[in-house]
Amino acid sequence: MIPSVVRQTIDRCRAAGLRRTKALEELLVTLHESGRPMTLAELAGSPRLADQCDKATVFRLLQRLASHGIVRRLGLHERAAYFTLLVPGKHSDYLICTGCGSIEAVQAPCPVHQLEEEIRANTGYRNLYHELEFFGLCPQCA
Amino acid sequence: MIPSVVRQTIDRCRAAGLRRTKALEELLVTLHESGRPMTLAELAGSPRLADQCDKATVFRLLQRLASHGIVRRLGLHERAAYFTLLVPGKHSDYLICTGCGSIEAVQAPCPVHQLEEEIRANTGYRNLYHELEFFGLCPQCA
DNA sequence: GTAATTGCAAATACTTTGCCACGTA
DNA sequence: TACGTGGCAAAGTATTTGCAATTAC
Repeated sequence: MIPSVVRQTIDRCRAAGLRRTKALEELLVTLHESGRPMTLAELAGSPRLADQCDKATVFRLLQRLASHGIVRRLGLHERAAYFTLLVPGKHSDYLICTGCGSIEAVQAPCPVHQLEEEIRANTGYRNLYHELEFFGLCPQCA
Repeated sequence: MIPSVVRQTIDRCRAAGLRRTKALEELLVTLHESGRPMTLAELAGSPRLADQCDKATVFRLLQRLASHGIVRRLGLHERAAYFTLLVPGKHSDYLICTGCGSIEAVQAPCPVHQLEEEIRANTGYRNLYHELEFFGLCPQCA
């Protein structure tokens, strides 16, 4: 049974001209289920995808999805890039432990939208979005 | 003539037990002069450092400086890591063009401190800091 | 049938380390 | 003198691409 968020995301993929492949479905379900940004290696190695397809396929899929605004590539701090599902109307900031590397979404509302509007108005940048991350040592690591 | 910010930074390095080498000075001056985050490759290839020392040296220097809180390693979005000078009492957010990759510091005051305090209080994370980046297509690229 | 997608393997890019020589304190 | 630093070269990790085979539409 495919969750409705994923079903809607698949619709967006189809609308963008992408083909509905098994790999696409499993990738979207995996990202959705994890609820947090994941690396290429994590995704390609996850149960749903490990036997399903090659890492290069996951890489190219992520690339395509990112170019259509369906996933977003995040910087974070590791050497590897992280990818997260973009759901219209939702935004997340992250709290990352500098010790163990754990990543969790910040629950509080994001305080940056006002400034983002100002930047949009003052600089003429288009397609503006932001990334906000908090780094620190979590209680377990401290 | 070494700028006073750099001189103070060198003092902090000495206090942290680092030796005052030519490479250290040139690295700090370069970072200070550029006024924006730079990659290892940019630093190692810059006029002040190119003939001065090996890329591995710059790498280890940055590593040491980061571990003492004198520079900070930033995620941003490129494959390469970026490094920026940390000056006590100063904080920068960045505006990055997704087309040409240009990076500039945002002038407006950072709207995140309040939320950072809440997170500090509510989660028990230690040594908290944040990174805020805006991404968009600059007027030239659009 | 046709163009998008995939697998496998090879090529890149950037980072990180080993080891011994060197320079600062 | 002693230990932090530096150079050079090699290894490591993550990403990216070429090309022929496959699959969705």
